[in-house]
Amino acid sequence: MKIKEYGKDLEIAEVSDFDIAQTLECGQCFHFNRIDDHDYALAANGMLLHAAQTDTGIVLYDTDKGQYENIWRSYFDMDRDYSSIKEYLVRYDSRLEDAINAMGGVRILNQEFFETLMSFIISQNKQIPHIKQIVAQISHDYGTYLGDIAGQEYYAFPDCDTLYSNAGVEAFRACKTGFRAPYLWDAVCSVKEGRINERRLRTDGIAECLEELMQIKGVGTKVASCVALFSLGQTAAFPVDVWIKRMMEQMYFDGRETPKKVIESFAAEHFGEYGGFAQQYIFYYGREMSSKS
DNA sequence: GCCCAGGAGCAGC
DNA sequence: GCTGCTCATGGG
Repeated sequence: MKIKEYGKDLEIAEVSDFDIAQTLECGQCFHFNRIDDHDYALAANGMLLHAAQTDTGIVLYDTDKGQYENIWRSYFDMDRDYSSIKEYLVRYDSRLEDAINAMGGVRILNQEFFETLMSFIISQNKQIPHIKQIVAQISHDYGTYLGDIAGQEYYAFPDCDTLYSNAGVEAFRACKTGFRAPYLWDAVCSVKEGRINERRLRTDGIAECLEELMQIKGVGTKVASCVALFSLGQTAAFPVDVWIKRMMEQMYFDGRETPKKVIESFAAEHFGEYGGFAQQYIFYYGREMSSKS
């Protein structure tokens, strides 16, 4: 991997195991838009990024080396060796081979904790396009303007203090969050009042981390696991949703209907610290297979 | 109209 | 501890 600067743009060249489309479209992130094939705009860390995949690597437009080092290097998880993770997983369990071959360009993003928490509370019982719409709405109403790309305006997701001061249950309802509105407000208050502490969640073991997150109303095992995996560096987290449940039943339970709890404990035992990576390959593979059939 | 969506809380066993 | 119903909203 090499970092090259071209005028105002920057390229991550000779990069492996990184597909920008797969990484953004795999359901871990809801604050981006596809502009064209392999061409995306995303809002994260209070910044707007226009990124595209080329023949030689990933181009980050209007970005300098300092911004890359401070923000995007960590955001895109560039310091992790995905080749060795994939090799390990395939060697450990050959049933993962198809999923990893098809979805090998997925990286687990290191997203901001608060936005990720709110986004996955919104996600319950909703489809991805609508989750994105609500995240954009809350950002538009309460976040700061970041700029526009391809005629689309972008706003940063508001921080916890801003929402604590300016929003409330009715405000969240106005953003079409429905029965999740009181859950979102409880999350805001829990973070603001210090009952939920990001630093502690990061150093916790996975079990304690999930347990603490589930103190928030509207946060169950699935949402807590997503927050842990996508924003707290907890790579053992293995979120089990309807898709993963179906895939796991096919791959490991002879196609039989199996309770979520059984799948969760099987995954913890079987994949251990690599659970999160295995989960993402399986999840996205399952969804893509289904959408093409 | 019907069903389902990257679920979770709650009541009733 | 498990099962079933309900929650608000949008899309197929």
